[in-house]
Amino acid sequence: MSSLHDTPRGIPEVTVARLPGYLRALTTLADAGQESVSSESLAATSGVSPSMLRKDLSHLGSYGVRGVGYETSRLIAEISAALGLTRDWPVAIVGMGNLGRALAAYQGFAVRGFQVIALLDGDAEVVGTRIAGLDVQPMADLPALVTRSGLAIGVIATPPSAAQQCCDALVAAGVRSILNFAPTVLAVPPGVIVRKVDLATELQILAFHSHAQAHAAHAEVKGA
Amino acid sequence: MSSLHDTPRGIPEVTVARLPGYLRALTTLADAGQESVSSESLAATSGVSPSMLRKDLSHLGSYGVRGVGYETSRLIAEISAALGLTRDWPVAIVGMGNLGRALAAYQGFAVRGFQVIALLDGDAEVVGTRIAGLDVQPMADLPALVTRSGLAIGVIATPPSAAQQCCDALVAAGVRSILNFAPTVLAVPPGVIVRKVDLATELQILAFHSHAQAHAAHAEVKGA
DNA sequence: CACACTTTGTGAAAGCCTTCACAAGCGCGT
DNA sequence: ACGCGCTTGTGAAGGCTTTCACAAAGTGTG
Ligand SMILES: NC(=O)c1ccc[n+]([C@@H]2O[C@H](COP(=O)([O-])OP(=O)(O)OC[C@H]3O[C@@H](n4cnc5c(N)ncnc54)[C@H](O)[C@@H]3O)[C@@H](O)[C@H]2O)c1
Ligand SMILES: NC(=O)c1ccc[n+]([C@@H]2O[C@H](COP(=O)([O-])OP(=O)(O)OC[C@H]3O[C@@H](n4cnc5c(N)ncnc54)[C@H](O)[C@@H]3O)[C@@H](O)[C@H]2O)c1
Repeated sequence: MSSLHDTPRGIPEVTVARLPGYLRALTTLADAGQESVSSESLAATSGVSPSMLRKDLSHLGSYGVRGVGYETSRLIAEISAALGLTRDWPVAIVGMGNLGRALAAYQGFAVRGFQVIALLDGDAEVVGTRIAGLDVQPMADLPALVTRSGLAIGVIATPPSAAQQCCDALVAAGVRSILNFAPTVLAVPPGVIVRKVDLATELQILAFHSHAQAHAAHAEVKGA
Repeated sequence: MSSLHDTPRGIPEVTVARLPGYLRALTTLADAGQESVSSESLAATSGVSPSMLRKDLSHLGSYGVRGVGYETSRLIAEISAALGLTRDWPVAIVGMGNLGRALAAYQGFAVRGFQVIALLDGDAEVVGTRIAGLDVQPMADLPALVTRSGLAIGVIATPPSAAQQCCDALVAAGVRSILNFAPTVLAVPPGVIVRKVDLATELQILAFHSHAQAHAAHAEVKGA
């Protein structure tokens, strides 16, 4: 039943990656007062196919009613529970440059239970400055943040050259989940999860498609 | 030979998504003076398996030498060509808030041939201000940017409520590639490519793993 | 030149993920 | 109470992606 690509509770990784999207769509619907939703309309709102949505939800359990659909609030609760969003997650941001400051100022974190509890930087000039209501702390404070505040998630927004070092510090302190904005492949011990957000990669993928399209258009003109 | 998941030139989508990673690893190696690299070491640097790397590269052609490896500079050239990075790509950023400004100030764009040629905003207060050496323009300037500057890629950094509207404006102006930072599913006509960067989704995926790990640890303690 | 050694390129196999198709289940109207 | 229409949940099928395993093709050495 469970395989290499399955997570501890038997939910496939790809499904986990789509659950946040369903959650967002459901929240929008619930806010609009909609109490029930069919797989067809929720799928359309989430940008996936109805069968994929149903298969994904079937991994969580049977929370729909045949002939009717899903109760919005119930599904929100179930997905939140599956993702572990019934508690708050303390987050620390490492690297208070352009990006780190924008992330620290961003209000969208809090809504889903992610609390930025600390901002860290390696530059003595930056440490001690106040950003978005928090004092920037030195890297040496990391272990205390984990033990005292239950810090669980670290966001790396340093230059690529410092990313591995910061990652090592996070891991040594006990952080097991890392979101990496630096364009580097991070080496971590088993049990630590790293997710990467890479702007340059995204742009290069878009470039490929623009490039391919330009070619296709050109070929068509020539061919016609 | 080519299938639904294949791109116009027969390169699978998943391969395209990994090519930028190989390119970055190769550039690092080339800068360090390494003239040749084996699939094993390039794979390790890129964080993939050697067989996956070789299969990916085989879609571009046979540029390796058996018994030796790949010539670094040659492979950089071939991947760049495949991705369409042999020319410059004009980029416009829409929405000059916290995130938009961080993106505009970011120097990492230029290195791979992405040129931020325009910053746009819908707020009359913001239009005309100077950010990162560019004057913020009104949305109405979009069509001219496409026809006069060849604008090909649009980055959306507006609040989610404005994202679809900005997307429509980009598409109407002729932009075919969009990078969306707003947490919204964008509806676009066929032929337009949208890629999404969603911080909240990434954090929720990390939360799932932290959550699962906490559970597993707890169960282990109880079981022992 | 032959041989040993290395590493690529690639069919074939295995494993995942998505889509299909439909039985099962529920509500509602009569 | 019963049948009709609708939508879920899910085996089975199909398609992609990854991994395996090895022949092919270089290099270098004696
Ligand atoms: N700014 C953007 O829009 C953007 C976009 C995409 C990706 N990125 C990536 O995000 C990262 C940060 O970008 P940025 O523009 O904010 O860079 P930045 O140079 O403005 O800021 C980097 C910060 O990291 C700190 N730092 C450096 N070494 C450190 C260490 N060893 N330990 C702790 N802190 C350290 C520096 O003091 C500085 O405050 C980079 O890797 C960049 O490639 C940035
Ligand atoms: N700031 C972050 O670190 C961060 C992180 C992740 C995601 N995001 C997402 O990125 C987006 C932008 O975030 P932000 O913090 O920069 O928001 P912001 O409110 O600071 O800025 C939004 C900007 O968009 C402009 N705008 C609004 N409506 C517009 C319209 N119709 N046309 C053109 N411009 C318009 C506004 O004038 C403003 O300048 C949001 O969707 C947010 O969810 C931001």
